Amino acid sequence: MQYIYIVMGITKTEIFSEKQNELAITFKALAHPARIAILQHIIKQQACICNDLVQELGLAQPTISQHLRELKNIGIIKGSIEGTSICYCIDEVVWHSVKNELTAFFSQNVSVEKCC
Amino acid sequence: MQYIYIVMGITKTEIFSEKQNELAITFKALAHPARIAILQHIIKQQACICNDLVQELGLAQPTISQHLRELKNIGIIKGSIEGTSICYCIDEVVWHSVKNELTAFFSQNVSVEKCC
DNA sequence: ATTATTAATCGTAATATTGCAATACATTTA
DNA sequence: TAAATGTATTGCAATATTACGATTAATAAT
Repeated sequence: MQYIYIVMGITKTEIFSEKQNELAITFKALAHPARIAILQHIIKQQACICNDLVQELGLAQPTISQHLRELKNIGIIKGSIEGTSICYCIDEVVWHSVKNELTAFFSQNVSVEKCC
Repeated sequence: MQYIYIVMGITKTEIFSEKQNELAITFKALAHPARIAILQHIIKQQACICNDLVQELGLAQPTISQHLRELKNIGIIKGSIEGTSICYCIDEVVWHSVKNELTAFFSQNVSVEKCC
């Protein structure tokens, strides 16, 4: 006998495909203006450290650190120790694979003949 | 004199640009596997009604309805009354503008020379 | 008019996310 | 070794999100 517990507030990932969950996780990592701003700043400067972002964005250091962690989790940025600070930059390989993933999703033909 | 209240748990949208907030909102609307699945099903069938999705995805009707509302909020789907049911389909114009928005973001040059 | 069908809304429970102060940790410099 | 610098972690407060049962609303069929 199998029990299925429904816990409110938590996404039912088990009913979706691997691909669907993966796409959603990618979108979620990008679904905050601070993380968009962080990526844009890293791209503009080619690289930056946490404190740069604290100055630039005006969020507290722990908040920036937390957003950096979420971007690191999907691998789109990587950090390397540089003295006392950590140099963050874009992981080009992951960046392009994310780009391809999203491009593939939006390349689906959505022509509407049946309705609307 | 200006008071700035920091309310925990709420995104500080005012410190980011219009564009950054807009992008984040778009990503957020797509940041759930159910909403990915809904879009894919609508695309595959060209159109569908809420109950189709309830059957297909195995989520409760109010849950599907809630996800449909979030997709409607960014305009990527639209619904038209069809008897007792509502026929949902992709809004091609919005779909392509979202596609272009995301493509533009990922078309930034991310070459890394300085670091990592 | 009553019943059936379909979807939206309301209310609620539980987890997730966002943000920051305080603290801990790790490396460099004096 | 001690102080300085920069970042991560912990803990907590508050809002946001996810999910569903119950109800409401709106149209179609009897």
